[in-house]
Amino acid sequence: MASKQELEKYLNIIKESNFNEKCPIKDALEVIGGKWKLNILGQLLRKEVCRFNQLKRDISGITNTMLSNSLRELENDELIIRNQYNEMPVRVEYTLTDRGRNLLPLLYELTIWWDDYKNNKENSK
Amino acid sequence: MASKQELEKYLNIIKESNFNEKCPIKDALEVIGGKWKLNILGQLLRKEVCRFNQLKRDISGITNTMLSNSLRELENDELIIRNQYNEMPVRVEYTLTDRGRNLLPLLYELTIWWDDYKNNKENSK
DNA sequence: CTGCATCCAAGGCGATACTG
DNA sequence: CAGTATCGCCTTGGATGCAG
Repeated sequence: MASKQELEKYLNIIKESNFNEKCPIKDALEVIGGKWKLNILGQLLRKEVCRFNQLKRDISGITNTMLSNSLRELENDELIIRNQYNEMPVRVEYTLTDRGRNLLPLLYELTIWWDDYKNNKENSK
Repeated sequence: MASKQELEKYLNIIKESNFNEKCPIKDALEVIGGKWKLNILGQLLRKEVCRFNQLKRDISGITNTMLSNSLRELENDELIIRNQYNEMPVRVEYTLTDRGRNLLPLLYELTIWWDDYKNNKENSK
């Protein structure tokens, strides 16, 4: 839990942020939004490197279309890197960028935040 | 920036999380997702307490319908509290719960993560 | 003042078939 | 193997009018 002083600092920063128009938080959420992107990032966090069909097998329910679209968007946002090897047949490997890996602490804190709440709810029953 | 050891710890937790089915991260993102919820939370972070029409005025472009829906969902998720005073006319005030306020450090870090990236991009030009 | 009911549009998402 | 093309649904969000 953050100290009161830290919270104060955060608050000032947030206050300066404009939630109405383009704000960094919304931009950031947009990048990891969508139905499948967290799944993809999760797989790449675990395996370091992964191929197209590997991802498709591991992410239950995803279609070619969505996997393809999501990967392209993640690449454009520089969360992942696409490496193509022109062998026969073609081999393509996806890995996380530093930016992608830096999401890790954030995802961790989101988990904590969520679990804290659920635990409190359980206890108060 | 987190230490290597911390990252290791985070990674293990994330690895255990199942991204395919219901995972805490997705649940958490769902709660602050939607087009207007961050705007609302931002206003409440700034003003501590806010009435319906005040929010409507401050959040440019939001309609009654969306404000109403978003507020109800945020209340169900226990991020905000709805206080109704049966005066004439009715007065309703919204405030953040502790859970809502605890989002602050998270939002802060999202901002940092996003800005880091943008700055690096600028510098490399 | 604080909403809800209704209807409507746009876009995210998905199924299927096809290609280099 | 690693995708693209096409088409259609369904959810999310928005406009408007009404109500307690």
